[in-house]
Amino acid sequence: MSILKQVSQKIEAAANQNGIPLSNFMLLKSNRKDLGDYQINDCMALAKTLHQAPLEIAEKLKSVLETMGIFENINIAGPGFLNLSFKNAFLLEELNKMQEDLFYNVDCQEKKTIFMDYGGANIAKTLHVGHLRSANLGEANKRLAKFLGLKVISDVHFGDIGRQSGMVIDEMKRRYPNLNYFGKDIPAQYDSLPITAKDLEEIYPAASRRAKEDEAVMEEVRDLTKQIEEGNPNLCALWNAIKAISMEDIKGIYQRLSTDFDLWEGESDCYPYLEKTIQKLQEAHVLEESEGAQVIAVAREDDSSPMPPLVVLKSNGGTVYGTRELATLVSRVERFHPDEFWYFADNRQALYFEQVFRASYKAALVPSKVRLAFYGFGTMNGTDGKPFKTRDGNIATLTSLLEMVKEEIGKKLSDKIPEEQRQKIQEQITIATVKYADFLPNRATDYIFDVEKFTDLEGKTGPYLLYSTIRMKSLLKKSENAPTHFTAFKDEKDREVALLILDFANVLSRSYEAKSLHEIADYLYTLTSSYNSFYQDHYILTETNQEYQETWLALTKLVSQVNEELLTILGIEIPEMM
RNA sequence: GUCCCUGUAGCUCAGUUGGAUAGAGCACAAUCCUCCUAAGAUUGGUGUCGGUGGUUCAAAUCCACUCAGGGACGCCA
Repeated sequence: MSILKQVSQKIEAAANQNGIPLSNFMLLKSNRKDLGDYQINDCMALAKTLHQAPLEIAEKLKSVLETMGIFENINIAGPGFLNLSFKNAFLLEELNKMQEDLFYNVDCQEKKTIFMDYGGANIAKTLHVGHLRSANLGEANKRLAKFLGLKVISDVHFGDIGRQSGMVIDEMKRRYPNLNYFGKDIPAQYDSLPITAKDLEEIYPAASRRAKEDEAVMEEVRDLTKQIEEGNPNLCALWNAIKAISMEDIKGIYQRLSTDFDLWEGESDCYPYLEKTIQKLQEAHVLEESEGAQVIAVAREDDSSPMPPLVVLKSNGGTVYGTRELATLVSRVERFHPDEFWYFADNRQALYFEQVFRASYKAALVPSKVRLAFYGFGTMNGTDGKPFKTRDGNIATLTSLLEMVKEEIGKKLSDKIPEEQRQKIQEQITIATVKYADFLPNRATDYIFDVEKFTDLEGKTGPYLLYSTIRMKSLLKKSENAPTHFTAFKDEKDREVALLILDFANVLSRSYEAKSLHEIADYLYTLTSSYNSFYQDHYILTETNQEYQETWLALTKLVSQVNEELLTILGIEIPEMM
């Protein structure tokens, strides 16, 4: 448990014993640093229930705090604010414990198995900038969960079936009608495809445009989609060949982003479970006919908003996204028995997932004790506030964004970096820049995609964190054999860094609760910035006071370790030098 | 039409269970490398917290209404 929480609970217990009914109490960071490290606002709220003056309660609480022996400078201000600071002796002791074991007060989660679904890549479409959030958030939440002791299974859940397959194949047929996939017979050997991943970037949008403009084409697409779904061998072979090309491209990009999955499955992998799923639905008597389709009603009486039924079988008998989602759930439950499912996807899918979750419980596809959770994230918009598009109407690809940032970083790369390392370091800084910029805004709010935000390399950015951390590590290397121990603070600068370090465990728990990495991203900056300010004023290596020097080295070590751990959770690597 | 989200500095965003003087980064100006990496540090200032009303000792935060933008609402994924 974090120091802050431990101390808060002790305060609460002591207060309760003395007739002050604090509950759910948490020490707050002071926003009046001149008055103390922390503040307590609860006296004013208690005034009402206790029918006492807030100042009277504050006085009483103050005397309780005084007996605890770890605070100093306890003072009452204004209508009943209580301010206090930790005694240096207490701070130093805690920091020394942390130096011995960085995680000594980190809260571990109870042993559970989480099945995570994030990524959202679609076959035949390269990743675009909108895929950044799902990859980053999913990967980082996975790492955080593992870090806190949970077992996690992740699946990219490719969109490898459905209308896009019909679209792309229709377009292929128009462009390359002579490929032997389009013949009636099954050839002894299929032709190799004359296209690359690069071509796919353009083929899908072209197909989509054509189908939208021409209803006859759309009809053909529907037909092709159905044929693939029904297992037409030639078309399936073609689709598999296209999948292979696309997968290679997509895997490469995920690798660049340090995003990995335990399972690289697609929607189509649920097919062996489809029949069983439909059967379960029938046995549960949840299917009903509506306008020619088979649907599951999921509305409840207390719904304040419209809750349409989930379509399971189309009027033509075909499956839809939701059908496959249900079958996928059946498959995952059967194979992995997770305690919880976490889905990371765009907020616009919130209603859809609610339908799926309700349908799953209703038909008992998922045991009621298993938790199904949707963690939506904001849409990535352009500077006009609308979903991001490039000038030609297509969404910018993730690769093009990465290359753009990489080029900017190339311009700033130091001459000191040896030739053989430049490529790797440039890439590491690129990923750090893009990832960190993506983590800064809250998970759930929409955000404006602005290239400038990503190509900015100064201030609250990835490069700032990397640079500072590398500088700390370099300093530590130069003082390798010097003792590190928290012995004495010199002034407010080193003390402030120390206070921030104690937030580490707290930040991890809060971030875990919120499933937002913004907390971690923000904390990294606050801590690093506070350290840099201290660093500027204190020459550590030439300091003659032994006590200060060993404290400062210990401080440097701890900050660099905390940064390293947190950056790793965010999926950001620290280069050797920059 | 129904429901959901958003509105905070010129721009991009934070703002924890309501708390004291609403914060960062960018942009702009200035200062600091004979010592640990200047992708750094320091200093400068601007806010009808979309609006109105309400609850409260206390509201950016809670409630009601309202304006603006975005999104979701059965056979797409």
